[in-house]
Amino acid sequence: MSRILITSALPYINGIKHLGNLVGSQLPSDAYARYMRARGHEVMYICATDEHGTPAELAAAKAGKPVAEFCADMWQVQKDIADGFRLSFDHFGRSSSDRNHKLTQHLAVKLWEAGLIEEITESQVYSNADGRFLPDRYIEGTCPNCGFENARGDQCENCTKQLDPTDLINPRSAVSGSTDLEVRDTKHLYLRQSKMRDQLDAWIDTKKDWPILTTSIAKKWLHDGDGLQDRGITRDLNWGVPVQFDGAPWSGMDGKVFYVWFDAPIEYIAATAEWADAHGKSDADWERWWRTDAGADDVHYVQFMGKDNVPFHTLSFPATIMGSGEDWKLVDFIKSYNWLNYEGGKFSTSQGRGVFMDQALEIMPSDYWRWWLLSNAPESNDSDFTWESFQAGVNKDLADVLGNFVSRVTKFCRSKWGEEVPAGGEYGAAEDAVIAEIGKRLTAYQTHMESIEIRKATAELRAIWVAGNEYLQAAAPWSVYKEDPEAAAAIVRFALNLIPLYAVLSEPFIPDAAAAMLTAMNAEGTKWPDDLPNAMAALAPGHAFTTPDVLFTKIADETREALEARFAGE
RNA sequence: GGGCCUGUAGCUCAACGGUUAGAGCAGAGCGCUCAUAACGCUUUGGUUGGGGGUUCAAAUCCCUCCGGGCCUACCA
Repeated sequence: MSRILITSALPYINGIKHLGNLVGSQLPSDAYARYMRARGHEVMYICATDEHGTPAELAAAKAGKPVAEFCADMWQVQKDIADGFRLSFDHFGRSSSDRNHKLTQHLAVKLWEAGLIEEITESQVYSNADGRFLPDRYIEGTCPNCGFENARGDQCENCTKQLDPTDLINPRSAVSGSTDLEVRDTKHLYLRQSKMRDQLDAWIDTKKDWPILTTSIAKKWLHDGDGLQDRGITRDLNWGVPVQFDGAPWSGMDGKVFYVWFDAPIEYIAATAEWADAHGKSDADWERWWRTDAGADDVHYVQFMGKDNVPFHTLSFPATIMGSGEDWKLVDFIKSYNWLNYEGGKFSTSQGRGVFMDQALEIMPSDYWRWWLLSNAPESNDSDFTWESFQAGVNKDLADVLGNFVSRVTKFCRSKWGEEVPAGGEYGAAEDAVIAEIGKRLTAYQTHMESIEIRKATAELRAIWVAGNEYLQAAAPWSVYKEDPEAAAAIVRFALNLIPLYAVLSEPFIPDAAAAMLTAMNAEGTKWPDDLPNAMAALAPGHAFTTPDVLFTKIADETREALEARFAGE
C-alpha cells in the first residue's frame, strides 16, 4: 500500500462549469482516486473553488451580491453539482479560506526572506467611474494597428496584435464603458522566477514520463525569448488574500491582494489543512501529505488539469514552494488534458452553446456522462462531444453490453431456479478460458489506470464486459438446461459471479450502477479481485439475490433530437 | 510573427523504427432466442493529408507543402 495525493484543478467560482471543464480534471482525477482506493491505497483527493480575481468580482456585481456572499453561494452550487457527479473529493475547499490566507501570506514571507520577491512600481490604468484598477483585457478601445473598435488592452482580437492598454485609441472600461480613465503608479510584488529558471529546468528534465503536452509547455516558458519572466503576484483588488498583514516584511501594500494564480495552487495544501480541521484532526495529519519533513517523502502526488493550467503547475507553483526553502512536497506527475469541443465547435458560455454541468444532471444520470466523457476523454487530442456519439456510447456500451448482460443472467436464473445462486455442476475448461481472458484484460486495465490512460482503461473494461456475453452465448445455458440442468446451473452460477466482479471493476467509472449491481447481488462488501478464480466462486450456491431493474435506460432517437435542438444555441 | 500539438477505415481512436496497419461504432451476411429487438460469429472498408529524403525496414525519423488546433506570460 502506498499513499497517493491527488489534486484536481480548481474550478473558477464565477459560474457553473461545462462538460469540457469536468472532463479536463475533475472526472479523470475522480476515476483515478476511486481506482487507487479500490486497490487498497491510502488516497487524499483534493479540490476546491478558486474564488479570487477580477472575474469573480464582476460576476458578483452582475448577480447583485457582495462578492463574499456570491462566492459562498456559488461554492455551494458547485459542491452540490460535484456531489451529483459523484466526485469523491476527500475535501472540497475554498481558496478564500482562512487556511489559505495564512499559508499564502506565510509563503510570501518565506519567498521574501529568500530574496525571491521584489517590489516594483508600475503604471496601470485606473477607472475613476469603476473605482478600481483595470486589468489590461478589461480596457477596450480602437486598435491603433487595424482600426478595430473593440480591441482589448492586451491584444486586438481582430488583427491579433499584442497591445499595451495605453496604445488604444479612445480607451474605455469594459466593465462600465466609462472613458474616465487615468494612468496611475502602483506598487506590486514580483516573484523572481527568473532566478529559479535553472532549478526549474533541471527539475522538469527529470520528468521523463510526463505527457509531452505538459513538458513542452513548461519548456517553452523556460526557454522562449529571454527565458522565464518574473511575475507580478499582487493586484489592486479588494477580494482576495491581503498583501499587507501583521508580520509582513513590506509596507505600503494596503488595499492589495495576492494574484489569484499565486494563491490558487497554494489552496491545494490549504484545502488539505481544511480537511483536517473539518474532521477534527491535527496539523500532523495533513502535514504528512505535504511536508517531506513530516512523512510526505513516500507520497505519490498527481495533479490533473486542462492544458491551459500547465504553466502555473509546472513553473510558478513549484517556484513558490521550492523558493520558500521549506520542505514541501513537489508534484510527481502532471496529467494534462486537451479540450472537449461541442458538435464541432467550442463550448460557449456567452452563446449558450454546449452542455453545462447542472443541465447535464437534469437530463441524464451521472453515470451516463461519466462513462461517455471518460471513454472519450481528450487525452491525446481535442475531442468532440456530439449527441449522436453520446447516445451511441451510452446505449451500446452501458445498456446493451453491460446492462443487458446483468438482465439476461439474473432473469434466466430467476425463471429456472428462482432468485438464488443455483447449485450443481462444476466449472470446466470454458470457465477457465473466460478467467484467463478476463485476467489478461484486467492486467491491461490496471496498467492503463496506473499510467492514467483513461480511454485505454475504459476500452479494456468494456472488453471485460463483452467477455461475459461471449461466454453466455457459447455456453448457452438455455439449451443445456433442457438436457442437463446441473450443467446449466454451473454456467449460470459462473455468470452470476461475473456481476459483482463487473461492479467492482466498473466502480471508478460508473459508481451508481456499480452500487446497484452489488446491492442486487447482495454482495456489497466485494473487494478488488486479487485472485480471479476465488472471485468467481464468491457467490456460493444458495446465495440469494434480487433481479435488478434495468440498469441503464436507452436514449431514444427522439430524445437525442430534442436535446440537439435544445442545446444548439445561437 | 514565434513555439508546440495534430492529420490513420464512413465516424471516434490505437499502433511510439520491425510479421499481413488494429479496435469500437456504422454497413453487409449468418446464428441464437436467456435478455433492455438485446447477444454471438463472419465480413466489407485504408496509396496512414500531398511530395521528397534517411534506412535492410517508415504511419513512426528528417525536409517541404496543405489542412485542423492550442499557447504566446494582466481572463482564469
